[in-house]
Amino acid sequence: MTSILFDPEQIILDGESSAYFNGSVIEQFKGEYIPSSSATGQDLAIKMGSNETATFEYLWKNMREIAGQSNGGLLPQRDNIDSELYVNETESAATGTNDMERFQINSQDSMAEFLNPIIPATGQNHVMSPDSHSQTTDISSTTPSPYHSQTMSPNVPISSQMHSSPTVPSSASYSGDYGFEISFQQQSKETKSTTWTYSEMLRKLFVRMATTCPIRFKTARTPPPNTVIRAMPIYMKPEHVREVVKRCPNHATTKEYNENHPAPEHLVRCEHKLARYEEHDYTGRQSVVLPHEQPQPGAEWVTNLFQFMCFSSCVGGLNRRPIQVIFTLEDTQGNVLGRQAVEVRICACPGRDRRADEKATEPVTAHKRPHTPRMGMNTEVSTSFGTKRKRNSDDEVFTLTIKGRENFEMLCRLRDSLELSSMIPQQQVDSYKRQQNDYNKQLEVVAVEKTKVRNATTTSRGRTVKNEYQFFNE
Amino acid sequence: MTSILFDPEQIILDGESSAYFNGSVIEQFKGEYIPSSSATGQDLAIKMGSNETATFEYLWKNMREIAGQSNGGLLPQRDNIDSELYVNETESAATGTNDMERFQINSQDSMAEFLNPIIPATGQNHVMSPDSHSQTTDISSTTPSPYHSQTMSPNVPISSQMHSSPTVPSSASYSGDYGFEISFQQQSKETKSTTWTYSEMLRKLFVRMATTCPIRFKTARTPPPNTVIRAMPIYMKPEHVREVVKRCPNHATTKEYNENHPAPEHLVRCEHKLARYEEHDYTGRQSVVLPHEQPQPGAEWVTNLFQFMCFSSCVGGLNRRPIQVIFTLEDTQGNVLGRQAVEVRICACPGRDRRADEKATEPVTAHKRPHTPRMGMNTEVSTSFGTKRKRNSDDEVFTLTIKGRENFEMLCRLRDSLELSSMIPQQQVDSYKRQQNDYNKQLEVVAVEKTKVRNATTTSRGRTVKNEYQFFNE
DNA sequence: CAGGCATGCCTG
DNA sequence: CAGGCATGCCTG
Ligand SMILES: [Zn+2]
Ligand SMILES: [Zn+2]
Repeated sequence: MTSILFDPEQIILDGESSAYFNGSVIEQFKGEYIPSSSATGQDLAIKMGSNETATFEYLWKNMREIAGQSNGGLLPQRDNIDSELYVNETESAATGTNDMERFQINSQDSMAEFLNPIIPATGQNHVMSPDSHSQTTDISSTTPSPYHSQTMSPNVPISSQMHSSPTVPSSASYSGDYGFEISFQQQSKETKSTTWTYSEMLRKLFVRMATTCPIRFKTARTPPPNTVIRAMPIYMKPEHVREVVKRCPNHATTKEYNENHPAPEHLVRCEHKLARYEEHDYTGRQSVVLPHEQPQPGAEWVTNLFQFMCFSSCVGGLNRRPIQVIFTLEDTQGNVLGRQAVEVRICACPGRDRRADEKATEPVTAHKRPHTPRMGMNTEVSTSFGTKRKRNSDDEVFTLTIKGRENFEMLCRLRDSLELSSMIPQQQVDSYKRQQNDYNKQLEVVAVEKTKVRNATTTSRGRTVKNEYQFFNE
Repeated sequence: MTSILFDPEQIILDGESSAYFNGSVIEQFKGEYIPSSSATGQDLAIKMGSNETATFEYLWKNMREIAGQSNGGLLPQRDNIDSELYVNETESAATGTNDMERFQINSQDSMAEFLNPIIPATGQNHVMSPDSHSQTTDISSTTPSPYHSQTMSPNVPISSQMHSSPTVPSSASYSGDYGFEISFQQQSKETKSTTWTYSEMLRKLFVRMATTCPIRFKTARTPPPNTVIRAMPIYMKPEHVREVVKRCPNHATTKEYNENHPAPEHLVRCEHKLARYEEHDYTGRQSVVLPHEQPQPGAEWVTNLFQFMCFSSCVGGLNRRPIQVIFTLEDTQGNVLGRQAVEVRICACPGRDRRADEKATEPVTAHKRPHTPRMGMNTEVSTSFGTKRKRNSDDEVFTLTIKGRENFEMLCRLRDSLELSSMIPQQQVDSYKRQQNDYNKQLEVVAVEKTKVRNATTTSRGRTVKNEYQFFNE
């Protein structure tokens, strides 16, 4: 067993990372520093079994998560910065599926801790995985809870109230031992106001409020009996992610749709007859739990029907803040066996908004790109840019023209991870490289499953995009 | 005493009134007939003293009110019709000042009944003037009330529950014996988002939510001591007018503005220190009551400061339904001494919306006439789009913006190899894969690092990065 | 169902 | 503070 220790505050505040925030970029930041009471000075222990392997990118990715989500972090506030951060996260989460298969993760608990550094492993409630949920089933649905309410749940014991400000569940894609995956069926036709549509390109579900949206689940291997699937919404952006996602008072209070529903405050509903609505004792996070079932004979996927009960734009609720829904495969103890997440936008016109969103993503197209720089207005423009050009070369912005959407999407992801990786302090990088070395040494001796290693190698070099899309495309 | 008996259902369905709905207007009607349980078969008894006079128009107007508002009525659904109805009402209300003075109204009670025929004068609670308010001061502000809720107030006795669906207060302008008037001071300047602006033309106040709006009051003659002014909002349109105007659950529930306000559910607030918030026992109507005061020496008007606590557009609240605020001058018994009403639109940009509203009121001008659609460039554009659309998606061109030269160069290489690889015949790909396999086997024994280097080198063959440099300046 | 408006809110 | 976008919803 190897053990990695690191302090989450370090990640953000020391050396390289602060350097990253310096220079011309820093002004955009206006970062708010939230002193983390719970995380301060507490090291997080990540234990990795000998057969728990991790490539550099993987660790990397999770360090990013820590850096972005920890209470002790400098949370960026400006949108442009944010989106860099969170868009990235989604994408890596989504593409992680195949990557994940390279890893043998045995210890659920330590993994969970790793992915959720906000809850420190104190003596008392040390293994407080955000994924292990209380048995709560009774939701006090009638009590209206003001949004932005920071009040603690009254029945939470003092000791745990220290951590009762909502924690941040991991959204990392993790197929796990049972190969847990989700997907969306091919769309028949997509109109402006289709009830739902999934964008591969954005890895984002656009869905109309309070309509039924089918989501498909599968496991490569059959998990233990009574395994469940949990669906939990969280905010995408670091500034919001700690806030529990709930319906707005309006929708939670109306009769409409709530007539005799057990959980009017829950954003995510599942139409499964056995769906159970839970609210976590400590975090207050709301989720719906449904049984994991085996597909019909001959079928690959099991489809479950979900409903999203507020608009992403709902005032006093999501309030235009993007969310994702995290699906976790859990055993009877609430241990996480697998995890997949999707960004979800709940809106009135999924078709329209998807198109707009996709268009906005492929930024300036060939039209905009001036071959011969035209004079007149453009000259002025470039002059004014000239000032900005003084930035050091790392802040220069370039444009790359790419033919074909597949390549474009792949390069988007690569671009994102490259840019993001520059945020990690050198220290950490070094320490992980060391880890990586150790790991490689093990590999040489143990010679673990050759196929996988080979696969990993190939992958890290630039695998065909097809592979990545595989599970989404059937 | 004369006594007029009539059945509210009759009013709609028989003789003259149905004639009113006939002719070319009728087709637009698509009226929905709501069978009225409470009103059916119950005759309304209006007793008029010998000195209580009424002209035909006056009765007519009130019959229309009954027709439009009673449960037993044909409720018009189309907007144009609606507006005919209610605009009309407003106008008569506004111009009514003089008309009203033609009547000698002695008995407040019977008058009130007349104006509010929805509450029949049963034995039990016969004198239920909508204007005479209960002494209620304690507002159960914490209980959220779902909008469209039809549930009865639990403490209302059964007998009166029959009529507990909110009644319709009169909004007729009535200066009364004391010459009660309201006005708005001249606007200094009017910007798009000025806090408030009053349109004489529309007789409509445009005001920003939760800001202070000064409204001026006067009486021509001094009313008795302890006379008060009541401000009560009601919906303008007949379809909504019976519903009590309240804040939306969102705003009523948030901490914002409600911190220690006695009546978070009330839409209309008054900044007067002695302002009292009331909720009528039977109707559930909410209002704020303030002392009527004499103007400062030499001044004509007394200014009181009001706030409107929801947007007219608030979902789950006003929900884009126009309202008006009725100001009544009342004696200590709650008898109405005078009445004035204003339409109020609570919005984010009073200036903009006023302008738009006034413009919309003007008849259609020549602007609308359609020019011949221009040809030329426009045509070409659409043509050229047509062409591009035919491309298969792999030929689409995208642009990627990248920060930092290193990343840019790296991605250039990746882009190139991706594009290149798609040009290589399958044969060759296969043969290459075979080589790659062999190579990987070797690697398993050696260090992993080397692969990366090698591979990178291979991939980046033959490329001109220079070409690709697009200096894209943010 | 698409076009387009209404309207809060964000941005410069 | 004005211009203009985002986004629910209305209308044909
Ligand atoms: Zn909502
Ligand atoms: Zn409101």
